[in-house]
Amino acid sequence: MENPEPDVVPTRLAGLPSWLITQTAVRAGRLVSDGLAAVDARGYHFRLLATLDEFGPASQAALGRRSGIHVSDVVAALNELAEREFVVRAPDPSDRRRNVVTITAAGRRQLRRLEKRLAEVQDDLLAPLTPDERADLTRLLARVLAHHTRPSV
Amino acid sequence: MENPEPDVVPTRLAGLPSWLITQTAVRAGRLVSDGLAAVDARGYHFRLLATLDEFGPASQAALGRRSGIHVSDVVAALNELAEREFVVRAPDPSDRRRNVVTITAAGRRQLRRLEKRLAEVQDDLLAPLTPDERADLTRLLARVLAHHTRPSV
DNA sequence: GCACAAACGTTAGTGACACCAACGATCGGA
DNA sequence: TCCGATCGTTGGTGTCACTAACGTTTGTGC
Repeated sequence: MENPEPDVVPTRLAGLPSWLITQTAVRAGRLVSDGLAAVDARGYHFRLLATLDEFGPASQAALGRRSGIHVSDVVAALNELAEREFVVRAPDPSDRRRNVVTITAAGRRQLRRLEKRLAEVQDDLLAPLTPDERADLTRLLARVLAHHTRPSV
Repeated sequence: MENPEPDVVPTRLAGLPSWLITQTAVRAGRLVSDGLAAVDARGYHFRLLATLDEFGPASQAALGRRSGIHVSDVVAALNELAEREFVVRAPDPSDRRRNVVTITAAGRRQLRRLEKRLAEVQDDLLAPLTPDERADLTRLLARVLAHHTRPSV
């Protein structure tokens, strides 16, 4: 029941940068999802584990800000990670509103597994590009993204 | 309650092409959604109308293949478009399994409105890039997308 | 001619991601 | 001490993509 390959692509779509970006993102998302699903994980898990590993223990709110995940979604994702003991949630003694979330040793092992998968995915995704082109693409996307990350400020 | 601007971005994420693409797509998607919502439309509507305008009347299945929209989602989107009389659904006399979907004059007017909105969105989205850089980005994305569009075939 | 596989439209449901609204609890500054 | 802000949590929404199952119709092989 999967969506079949297109007969043809309307030029009205094929020329639109927004369409190219979102469609490429769909493909990238599929590769990432499949890669992570093999280890029973999803994007939010990697983003949270990587953020924890890089910045150390943090409150859920800080975690959300850093990983770009909405606070209410952080709750659900942390529940899933905590259940498998990849993170530990403990009340912050110095501020009883907060939970301090810490990555565990098992969490670090899982993170390494996820990173490995994702490295393969990058290679798959950018397969048709030369190293130089990959760098170009990365640079251009980073510029666009940066511009829309703090446009108002 | 919107997701606040990030404090910092984990380098583990910022360096991943798949992350750059999907995050940029999120921004692009927001711009597109907002632009189309102003005319009470969404992405699927534009894709269907553009496909109809470019290739002429077609069955729903063909429409789905060309626009890259899953057949079951075509049904719902066409319901919405038909309700506002942007398209007409008529049984195909030569094959009673099929519906022949045709864009109406009102549908073409709506399509022009959507195209106008989307043109503005492209400019917003790529604001930080020079015309040459925009072309580079478009070209690179098209290459990546093409590679993942028919990998099996 | 007839069985059977394939295509078509439709309904109903899933999953990932991003987002909103409201709540009780807690904190901190005026 | 009051009041606004922050924190975690719950329960919803929207978009896009996809799956499963169904009854109908078509065309092909036999």
